[in-house]
Amino acid sequence: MAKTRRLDRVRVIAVAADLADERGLEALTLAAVAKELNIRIPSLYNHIDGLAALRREIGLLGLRDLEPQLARAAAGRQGTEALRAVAHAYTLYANAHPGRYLAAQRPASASDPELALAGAAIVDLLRSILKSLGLNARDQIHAVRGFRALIHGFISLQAAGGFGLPVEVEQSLDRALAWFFEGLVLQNRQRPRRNKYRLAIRPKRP
Amino acid sequence: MAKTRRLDRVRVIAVAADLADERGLEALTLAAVAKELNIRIPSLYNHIDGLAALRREIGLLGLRDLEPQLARAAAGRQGTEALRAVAHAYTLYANAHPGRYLAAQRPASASDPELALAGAAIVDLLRSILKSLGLNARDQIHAVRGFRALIHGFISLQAAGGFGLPVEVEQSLDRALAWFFEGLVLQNRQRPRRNKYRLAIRPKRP
DNA sequence: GTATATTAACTAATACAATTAGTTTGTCAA
DNA sequence: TTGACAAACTAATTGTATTAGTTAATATAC
Repeated sequence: MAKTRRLDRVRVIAVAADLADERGLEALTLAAVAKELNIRIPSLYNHIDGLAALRREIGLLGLRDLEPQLARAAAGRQGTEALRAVAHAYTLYANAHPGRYLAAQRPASASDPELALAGAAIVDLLRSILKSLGLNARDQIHAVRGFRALIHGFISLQAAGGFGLPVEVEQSLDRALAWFFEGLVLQNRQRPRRNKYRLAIRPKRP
Repeated sequence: MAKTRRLDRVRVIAVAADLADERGLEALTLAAVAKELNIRIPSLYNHIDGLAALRREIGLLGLRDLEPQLARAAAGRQGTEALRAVAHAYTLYANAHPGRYLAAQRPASASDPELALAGAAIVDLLRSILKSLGLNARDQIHAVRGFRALIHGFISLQAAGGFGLPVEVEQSLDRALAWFFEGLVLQNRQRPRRNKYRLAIRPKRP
């Protein structure tokens, strides 16, 4: 049972991702992965390029897993209802796969086309929903960023134990999203396709 | 120049925090701190209880530094204007001290009164501002969470390089906050002190 | 002022993680 | 059948945190 070929790159990454989900991304070591696979540490280098690369792969896996789940949640819904369903799927995934999710949030080198592509797929999905709300291109980008930031912020602060008070976090996210959407559709109702609010700290025209 | 007393706990933490800001929290090692202080690694243990404790101290320092800066930004302003100023101070701090800020977001053991207290000071500040908007206690909590999540989400996604498109991130945050506030004040104008929207994925009364 | 206790540095040693180099052994295809 | 390749291995190196035990300088007590 020594030198037979038992592994491939995909399986190594999958096992590592599961470990990251179970024990935390920080606790992910090559030693743990090797032990789980019943091989010696250096053998891992036949499949992956070290620990840093492995973490990147886990993050990439996370992004690629997440997108279709969001798309499925949005299917058959429109506007803010679709966005709420997407938000729900988003937090569901982050709670089910904390290691993969955290790995997906790591600083990526600017020139990483695979990661960029996987991220863009999610952004495109959100933009297409927001377009149906009647937002112009620039506002779509602003809104996508705000939406992602809100969800990610909740997940991140929750993971950090930042919510001490005994009020349901999931409920708070729903309320916050509701307020955000309210502002979105209100502005658009008043002045479609044109920005009314220019609330930069430093005003454009002083 | 051997055994004289040159250090204290505060200075060790401050130097470590500066290193974390400059080179990144991940790159913070006891070796780097010791080198910066011109001592050997084990000597650090006279002042701090290891690397994990040092990171916690840096986070605590971050929280304690942040609160007065937010308070100063809010001073003399009210309502959403105060919140916008606080948000600006928040991102300013996170950009100036990325290491301290990141350390402040680490999962804290549930029973860490110092960290809890430092965090509560910030939450209390935000709640007092939101109270002046006429929100009831429950909505204050929801709004504080949404506000923090939005800001932290932006900072976090920006640090992860998640905003690929060439549109100003600072501007996006301003717009997102504007929409969020719009929803906040709108709801309150319509039905002060009572919730109108109950947008949970699973409705309360089916 | 001297004796004592404490503080804060040190050296030495251990354990563990990641990585690289070089080797061996199955497996597949010509 | 045989030769190239893939994928495991052992061995060794480096860098990390941590603990134990030691020593010198400083502060404090008398």
